[in-house]
Amino acid sequence: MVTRFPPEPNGYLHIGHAKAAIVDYEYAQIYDGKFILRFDDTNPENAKIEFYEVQKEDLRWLDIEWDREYHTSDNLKTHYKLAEQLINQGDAYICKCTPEAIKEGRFHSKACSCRKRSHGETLGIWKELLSSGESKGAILRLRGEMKSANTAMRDPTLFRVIDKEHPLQGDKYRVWPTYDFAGAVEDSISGVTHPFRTKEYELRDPVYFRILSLLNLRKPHLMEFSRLSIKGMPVSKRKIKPLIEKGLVLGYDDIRLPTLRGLKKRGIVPEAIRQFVFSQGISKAESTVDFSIVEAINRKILDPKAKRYFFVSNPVKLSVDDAPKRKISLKLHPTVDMGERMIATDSVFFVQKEDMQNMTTGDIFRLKGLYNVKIQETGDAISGRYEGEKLIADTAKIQWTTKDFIKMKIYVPGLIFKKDSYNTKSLVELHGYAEKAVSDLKSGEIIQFERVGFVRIEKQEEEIIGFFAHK
RNA sequence: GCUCCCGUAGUGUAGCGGCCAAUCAUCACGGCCUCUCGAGCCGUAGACUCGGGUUCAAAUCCCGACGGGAGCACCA
Repeated sequence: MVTRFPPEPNGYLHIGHAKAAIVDYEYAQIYDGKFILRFDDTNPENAKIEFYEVQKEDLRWLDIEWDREYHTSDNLKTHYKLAEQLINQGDAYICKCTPEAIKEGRFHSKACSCRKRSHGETLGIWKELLSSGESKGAILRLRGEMKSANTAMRDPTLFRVIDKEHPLQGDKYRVWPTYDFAGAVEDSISGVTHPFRTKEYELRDPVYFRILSLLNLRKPHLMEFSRLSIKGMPVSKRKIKPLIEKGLVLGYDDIRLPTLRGLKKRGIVPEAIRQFVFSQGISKAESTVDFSIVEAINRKILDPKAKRYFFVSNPVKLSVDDAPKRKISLKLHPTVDMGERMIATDSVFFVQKEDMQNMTTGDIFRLKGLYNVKIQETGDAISGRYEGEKLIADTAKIQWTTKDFIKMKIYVPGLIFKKDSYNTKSLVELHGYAEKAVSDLKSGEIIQFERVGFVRIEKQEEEIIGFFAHK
């Protein structure tokens, strides 16, 4: 078994690409086959040099390895040869009609006069095209079936002229194969046995096989699956690009976006994406998944690995009378041995405003891991009294910091789209104090702030910021 | 408009003629456990779009309706 992942190097990879890549890769693994990474860079207007590397980085992040890597644009000579074969067989012809006329003809199943062009004449124009002569607007069309009920079969375009410098090939070529031609040919000659593609290509299957038949090339076993869509998370560049241009999102790695970079930044681990893709399977039923499924998977992976720390949002000052000075060590994980951190306490603490709101004088709560405190005074500055060490059942255990805190903010992502329009409240900033030990973390580490959630820590210059993954 | 694909709990998903009074996950709710509102454990609730047909037997096969999606580019 040989599979392949054929991205166009025109942008960052997103969860939809991940589904395809993971399915392709895993199938090859399961059947002990080969997996090919092929850049379908047959349109110099789209392909950008930086994305070849970017996409490979994204794949590596997903722990995907490939046995072979190549660019379709490296094989143009072969494509030309095969095109010539089609021309000589009378299976392709040069069409010089306008795009509008072609569209019109397709719609009404009417062939244009170009279809009558002889092989000889077509071959002549074809050569002229290749050698950068005139013949602008000419395309090479498959002699398909203009009467076919399937519009994709009504003489689809095989090659067209694009006079633009290619990021890899420079100005070496100006005649480029379309997806229909390049995809079929490459799958076949590269030895791919099981190419997967998304459902929207289904109507092009007959084109795919027709091309290979005429060329007498081996036919792979095409398979289709539905596109992956996540509620409130658009995948299309059409929708994301305007947001970036308007400055509504920071970039393609915005934590609200389902790009691999966005997911990574927010603390979704590759293994979670892999498991998520598996849980979806490769059926053709279209569905819109809720992101909570990804979160649940990610949480299960992270829970035994993430260190625990305290973070206090909306901090209010708490002074404790008779507070014993302590040097305590708190475990970094409740059940897994990950070491501990030391905290020195005196009589001043910061606690979460929300935790204090429902407290009244006389209530007892526990500074988690430390001791109990009885409220004496509520308000803007809260005071309490030391109330012993002993755990009291059913008292609230709240997280806290000393005055030796780190000020930080956490970005909390929400659904970027609500009912198809930009959700202005999709990114919330949580300001607060984290305990000192957080400064020892490596940038990129994913931790759990107790009672807050899993957060990926990033160090930017002097600042420490957090990106909220999920509860 | 034409063509194709799809249709199982709120959301996904397994099942693809009998073992299905339908799997698993997620979500919601309840309980247990826990010095986190996390994790874990236990439980509750919740689905085969509809109508015909084939068959001893249909979620599974066939037909039709309805609903959803996709394609009808010199983009992939």
